[in-house]
Amino acid sequence: MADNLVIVESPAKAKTIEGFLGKDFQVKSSYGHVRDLVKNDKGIDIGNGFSPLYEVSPDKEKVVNELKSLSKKAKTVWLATDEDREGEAISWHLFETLNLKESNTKRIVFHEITKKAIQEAISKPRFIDMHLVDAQQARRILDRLVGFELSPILWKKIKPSLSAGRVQSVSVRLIVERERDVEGHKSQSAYKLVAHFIVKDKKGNSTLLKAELSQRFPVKEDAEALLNKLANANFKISNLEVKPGKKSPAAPFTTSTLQQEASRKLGFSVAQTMVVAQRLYESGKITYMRTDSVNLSQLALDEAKVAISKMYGKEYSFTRQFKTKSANAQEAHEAIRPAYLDLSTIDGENADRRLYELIWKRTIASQMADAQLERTVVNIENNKSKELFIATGEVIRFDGFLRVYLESTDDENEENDTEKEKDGLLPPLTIGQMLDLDTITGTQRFSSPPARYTEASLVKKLEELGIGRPSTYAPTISTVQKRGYVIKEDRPGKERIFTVLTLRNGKVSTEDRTENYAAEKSKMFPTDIGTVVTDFLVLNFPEILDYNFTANVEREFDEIAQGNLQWAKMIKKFYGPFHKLVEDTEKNSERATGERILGVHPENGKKISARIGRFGPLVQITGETEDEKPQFAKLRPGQRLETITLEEALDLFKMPRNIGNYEEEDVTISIGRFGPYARHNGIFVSLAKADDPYTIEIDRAIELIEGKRKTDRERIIRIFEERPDVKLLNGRWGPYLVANELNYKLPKDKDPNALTLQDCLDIIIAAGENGGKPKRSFGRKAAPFAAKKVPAKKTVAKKTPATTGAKTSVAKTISKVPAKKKATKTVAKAPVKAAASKTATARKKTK
DNA sequence: CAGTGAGCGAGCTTCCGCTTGACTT
Repeated sequence: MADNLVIVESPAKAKTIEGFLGKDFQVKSSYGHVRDLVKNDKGIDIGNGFSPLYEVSPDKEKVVNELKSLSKKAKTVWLATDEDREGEAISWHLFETLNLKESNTKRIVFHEITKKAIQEAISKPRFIDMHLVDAQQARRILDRLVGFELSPILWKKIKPSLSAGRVQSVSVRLIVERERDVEGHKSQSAYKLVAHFIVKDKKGNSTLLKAELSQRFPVKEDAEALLNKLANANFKISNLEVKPGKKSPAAPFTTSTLQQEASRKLGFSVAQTMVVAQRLYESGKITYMRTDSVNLSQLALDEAKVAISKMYGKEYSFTRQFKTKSANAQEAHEAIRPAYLDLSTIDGENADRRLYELIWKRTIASQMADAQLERTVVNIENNKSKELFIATGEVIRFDGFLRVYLESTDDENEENDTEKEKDGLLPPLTIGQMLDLDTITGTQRFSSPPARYTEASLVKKLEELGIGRPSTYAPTISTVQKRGYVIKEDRPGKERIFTVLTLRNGKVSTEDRTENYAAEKSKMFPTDIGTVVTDFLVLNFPEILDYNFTANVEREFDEIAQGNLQWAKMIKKFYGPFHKLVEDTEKNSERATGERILGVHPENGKKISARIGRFGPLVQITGETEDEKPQFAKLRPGQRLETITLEEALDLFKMPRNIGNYEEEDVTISIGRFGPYARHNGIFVSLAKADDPYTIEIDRAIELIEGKRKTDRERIIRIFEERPDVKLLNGRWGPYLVANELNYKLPKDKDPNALTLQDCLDIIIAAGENGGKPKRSFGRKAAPFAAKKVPAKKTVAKKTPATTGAKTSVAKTISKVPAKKKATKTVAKAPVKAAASKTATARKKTK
């Protein structure tokens, strides 16, 4: 039994550290926090100095019990949780929960996992810093008070089960306000002039030189006038400057920058990045992935130097230490870096390899020399106007870190970015040189609205505002989506026409072109409920929704940590006015439905409005008398309460349209989840893309109904009398086989009309474990779940005679069992296959 | 898949930050 028990937060860390310390040390993990405020209640005795009521989290009881018994036996207990506010609190909660004694408990800290750092920490123990713990308690209590007092107000005033909190509510606000900025943006256009010159060298080879006018022309005629003026102009290089420049590498990864780069370069979601990083961490390939520090250990710096010198040469190595930019960084860990810097790639899954390589490149690049550049600026004057065309070029003299890695940027201005071409090499030029003009183009360019947030750019913004922590960025993003406040999606672009003026051979021509713009991919959009909740909170609780609220309370937490402020005092000062506001709002504020009066019905003058209903956003026609029932219609996808117009609302009421009679039954047109459809006698027929649901007439609808009848008739190739559950059908992709609600492919070389029942059964058996595809993807749990529920014995008992009759009876008793299961068991070869499939599923689970 | 929709109302929902699991016969 070891004399010393060391407790850290993460099991992977425990394993590493145990290797550094001798046999006298046993290292265990607390798996994060072990206690929290009680659930289902505020867990705070507000009348009694806000005294918190803690309980061991249910999933931590096992850990706590183990640590309790180990700590009793140990001579010394070393609390080695992270060196930040939360870490200090974890140590204190451990001290309390495990009933530790001051006499043999020591608190140690280190922020890099190296042998030296840990031995140093052991030699300099201290005790728990209660001021820091109090700062954490204040943080925890404040968050609980805010969350558990605001949320119930939303249940009463908007909708049950909603939530609000210091972090999530501000995150949603950012997205709501950005959306309004985008919608309020008035796009303006201006003409951008670019001249193309032909430069010939001594050998007669010609190159194209592109030069741009810095001035833009909002008015087309002005641009045209200038082009006409320049039609017969001479062009001369009036000035040429060459300036050295340099680029420096970005700092090593923190959680937030890793999430951003993985999103931009690899297309990972924030959550996906963290899952992969966790795997890399647990397998010892990278350092800890939840960090706000850009710091690298001395060991890492040394290793980087060696690795870079070896791979690229000494001149590429340049050791540097970065400083954090975020104000409230706690820097309990190192930056995210490879565990071994000489390892540029790893084995493993694709995602793991790509993320690892990204981390490796970023870390290595951060320790490499600046890139040395040469920038050239060429001024080109003409004899017809004062306007200067400017050409720029950039040459890399020494690539330095660029050899490995270049940080990418968010597309803040997509329109402009597509225009921006990389400055490259310029042909040899001299001052005074005359240039031959090829063309000048004047292209109409539009200003773009601010960019909508991606998951990653939202994380970046939150970090800038000091809101949230590395461990919460990913969960926050998933929370706001889970609550239905925000939706991540793609939006198709729109087309617009732009004009290009071209001056060529002394003549100006005009041409209209079309371009796609405003297409969005994986962007964060606010939902109607998110918008209504945000407006409600901003109106009633402006302080909490203020972007500086967290920064303000953080300052006070710092004061508490310094010992200059008592935590209960701080909480009391906050809670008094806050709670009063909560009570006032509960009493006085109206239900928030986001209602907008859109206008009156043009025919009957009834009020038309849009609001949030029990099942989401709707438009409503309110009757003039109390008795008259209002009419409702759901908003269609893409429509928003905030932007829907009276015309659009009226259109929604046009559905369902009764367009006439066919075979003595009504034909109605409506729009469902999968688009417009016609309904006749209980049968649904989708409209074709070209059909407009608002204008389609009865003749066309009958055509569609008859068309569907025909394909339905032709759908059935054959049903076997002895096995009505086995059918040959015609589908969208040709003939296929259905058995027991599962679909099977048919062999291409056979005529489906000639297949016998036995042929079909053989196909099912041959398809084996992965052959049958369920008819509908949303019936997902039916097949595998039911299969497991079936007692194996039952199937075995019934299988004996391999006759079709027996099979049918089995099918009846356990109708949901995939046919393949039965099949594999009835055939002689079955056991092999069944065994193989079992191990396959087993393997999946251990993963 | 293809509608519903305030009204009387039980009992439920909810926060942020620290860390990984995962028991089917």
